[in-house]
Formats: sequence, C-alpha cells, structure tokens
Amino acid sequence: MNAPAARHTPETRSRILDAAETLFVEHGFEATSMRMITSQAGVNLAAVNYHFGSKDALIQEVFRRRLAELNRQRLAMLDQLEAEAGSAPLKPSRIVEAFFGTALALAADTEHGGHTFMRLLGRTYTEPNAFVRQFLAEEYAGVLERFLGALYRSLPDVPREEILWRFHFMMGAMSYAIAGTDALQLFAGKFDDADPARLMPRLMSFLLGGLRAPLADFAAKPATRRGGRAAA
Amino acid sequence: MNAPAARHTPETRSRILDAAETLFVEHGFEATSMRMITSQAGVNLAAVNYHFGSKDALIQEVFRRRLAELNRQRLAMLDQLEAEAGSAPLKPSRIVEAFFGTALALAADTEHGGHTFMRLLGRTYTEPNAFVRQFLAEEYAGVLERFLGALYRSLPDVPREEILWRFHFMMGAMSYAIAGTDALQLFAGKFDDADPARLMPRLMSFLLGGLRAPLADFAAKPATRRGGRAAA
DNA sequence: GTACAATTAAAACGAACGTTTGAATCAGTT
DNA sequence: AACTGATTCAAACGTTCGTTTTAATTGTAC
Repeated sequence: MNAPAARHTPETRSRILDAAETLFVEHGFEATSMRMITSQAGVNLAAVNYHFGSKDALIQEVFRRRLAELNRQRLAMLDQLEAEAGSAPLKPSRIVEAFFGTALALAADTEHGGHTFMRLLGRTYTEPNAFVRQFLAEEYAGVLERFLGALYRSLPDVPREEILWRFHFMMGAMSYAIAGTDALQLFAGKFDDADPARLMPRLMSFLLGGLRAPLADFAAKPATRRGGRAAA
Repeated sequence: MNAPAARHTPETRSRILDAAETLFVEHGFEATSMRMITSQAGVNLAAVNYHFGSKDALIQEVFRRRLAELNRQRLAMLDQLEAEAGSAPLKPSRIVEAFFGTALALAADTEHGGHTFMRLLGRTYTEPNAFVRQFLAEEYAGVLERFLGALYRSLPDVPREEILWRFHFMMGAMSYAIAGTDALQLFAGKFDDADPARLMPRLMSFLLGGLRAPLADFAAKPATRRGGRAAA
C-alpha cells in the first residue's frame, strides 16, 4: 500500500513541526538552523530532510498545517453569515469579524501553539524570502477573493480601491497587534493589560473605526465638506 | 588631530551604507552577506569590518543615520504644534499627523532612498533579532515618550492603556502599508493606484478613524449603550 | 623624496550551514 | 527465524559565512 507517511512513530513529524514553529518565531527562518530544530525536537539531524525533504519544505509545512484550518474556519463563517442573511446585504462589521475574529481567536489560544503561530504568521507577511511570500500568497488567494468580494457587495458606494487599501491597513494593524506585542520591545513594560482575550474587542473596535472613517479627499475637491462617509 | 573618520574617500562608508540598506530590504539581514554588500558597493570585502567593525555595527549604522533625522523632524513638528497651541490642548489628529505624516513623507521619497529605508524600518519592528530590537527600542524611547504624553494630555478622558493600544495599532497599519505594498504579493496586481503620494491621505484617514472609534466594552458592562466615544 | 598614517587589497581562517551517505535498528509479514 | 521496507543514526560532504591577517597603496606633511 502507499501509506508512506507514518509507520511506528508518526510523532516525529509533528515534534519537528512544533519545534520549528517555536524557533522560527524566536529567531526567524534564516537564523534557525536544522541543528537547533532537531535538537529541540529530540530527533536526529537527518530527520527533517527525511520527512520533509528540505528546510524550505519544512517551513512550508509549518504554515500549511495551521493556515489550512484557519482559512477553512474563515470561509465557513462567511458561508454561515451569507446563509443567514439570505438575499440581504451583509454588514461590513460582520465580514470583518469573520475574517479577523477567527485569526484573533487563534492568537488567543496559548495552549496549542495558536498564539505562537499567529505571531509567526504576522511577521511573515513582510518576509523578504521570496519563496515564503509566494507560498503565502497562494494560500491566501482564495480567501481574499471571497472576503473582498463580500466587502465590495456590502459597500457598493465605496470605491473598490479604497476597500482594498483599508483591508490592507486592517491586516497590518492586526499583524502588529499580535506579532509586535511581545516581540517588539518598543512598548515594553508599558502595557499593564496584555491579555490576549481583551485584544480582540480592542482591535475590532479600532479596525471598524478605520474601515468606517470618512474617505480621504486627495486634495482633488477643494474641501467642500471633507469627504463623505465610507460605510455603515 | 583626532579626525579618524574621513581622509580621502569618505564615500566608501556611504556606498556601503546605501548598498546594505537596499540589500537588507530585498533579502533581510541574515540572508544578506558581507560579500553581497561589498560587491554591490564596489568596495573590498574587508572594508565593512574596517569602517564599521562588524556586520551588526553596520546594521545599527544603517538605521541610525536615517532614524536620527526622522525622529528629529518628528520632535520639531511636535514642538511647533505645542508652541502654536500655547496653553490650549492639541488636537489628537495633529499629533498623529506629526508622528505618522513625517514617516509617510519619508516613505514617499523615492529619490534619496527614503522609501527603501521606510520599508526596511517597517519590517524591522517585528524583527526577531534581539540586538536589532533592542537598538530600535532605544532609538524610539524618547520620541514615544513625547508623543504618548501629548496624546494623553490631548485625550484626558480616554484610559492611557487604550491610547497605548491604539498607537500600537496605528504603527502596525502604517508599517504594513509601507513595507507590505510591494513586498507582499498578497494584494499583488490588485492595486491600480499604488502612488505613495496618495497613500498619505488614505492612511491618515484610516488611522484617525481607528483612533476615534468608540471604546470597546469588554463585556464587562452589560452593554448599556455600547461604550463611549474615544476622541474628538 | 622620504616618512607617516589612513585606507585598500588579496588571501586565508575556523566555524557553522543544509544536505547526503551508508549502516544500524525497528515493526510487521511470511 | 528470516525477510522486507520504513525509519533512525552517526558521520561526513562541500559550501558559505563573518572575520582576521598581512601586504600593497594612497594622499599628505616634513
């Protein structure tokens, strides 16, 4: 039979993935060596190349196993929203909650590595490594299409270009909120309350405020009344 | 005399700095080797260690030369705002514009490497490398103190914790807007209008919308009227 | 033009990297 | 008990890394 995956120790693969995930967050991809990963995982150095083929393939699998589930949840939530709404248009806030809420819920999970992974993911959006960027873009393509489409329908009067930009801004705010909280020491010691559970409402309020902000008038109009309102 | 800096070719230093800046954005710190830097700069391999001491010291100097000027501008603009206002409180929007506007202006400068540097800076906020984080935190400490203080006085009714969080969110949105626009291929091909000059009003509108959003009520209050307004 | 200090140049250093190899070990089948 | 294929293991592979060393070269003051 062709079941080449697991024989007697299927845990070796996941031990490697867990160790890699943690170390990637801590040191980045380049600065994390195979020897660091395998020694932390308690497996032989050659195990990574045996099970995954290469370091790049390992990086890819670290993202794939978590991202597949996250994006599945996102799409399921959007499906449910659209089913409930019937033919009525969706509220932008619900769409945003479906996309960013699921991510924040994963980021709040400190038990099963969700928090670790979301820190890694947030940082990776700006990763210079070309192959990682390429892979992320492919994983996200479908989900982005669906959610952007939903937002376009939800805000028919707002130029799509603007919706795109604001989605971009929202992703940035969320990524930094997660990746930067303990990573960057800029605000170190300043946060009395870094509870991930409270991050959710805080961030969501900020995101929706930004999404609903009046559209900028590019100094095109001579400032008659400072732009119109963007959304509900 | 004790002028050990420059003798007959002071350009070697800056050639190295420029090459390093560009390559760091393109490949990251770890993946950029000394040999890549020196060959792109057209100088000898040993020149970096001679002029800067080490690769880490070079990284530090790449940031220092630009960041010193940026933060000087930021503080000067805040000084001017406070001088104009006299004893009257500053509008939050003006404070935000002073901090993020200067950064965006630098990011819009594609002639003298400002755009390149801002992409690098944005990415570096989440850099795992400990010494880079440490250095950034030190460079920013004074500026953050001043601007956060100004915001606290400008929004006396908003809990400082919330202002801190929103400043954090705003930095994230800006960093991604700059670092992610051409770096990440997530939205590749989707932007018809990626003009850096138009990014400014777009982002500023988003940031102020987020800053002014109603405060989240952490399900603590039983949702009497859905939180109060945050700012002017 | 000779002495001097700053800079550049070419070559080599040991260390660490990702990967490969070939033998040992294991579980299950016959 | 012998065989088989999957997995683990220790060791080594060639390459690249940041840095150091030592010599050649440069511009300037005496």
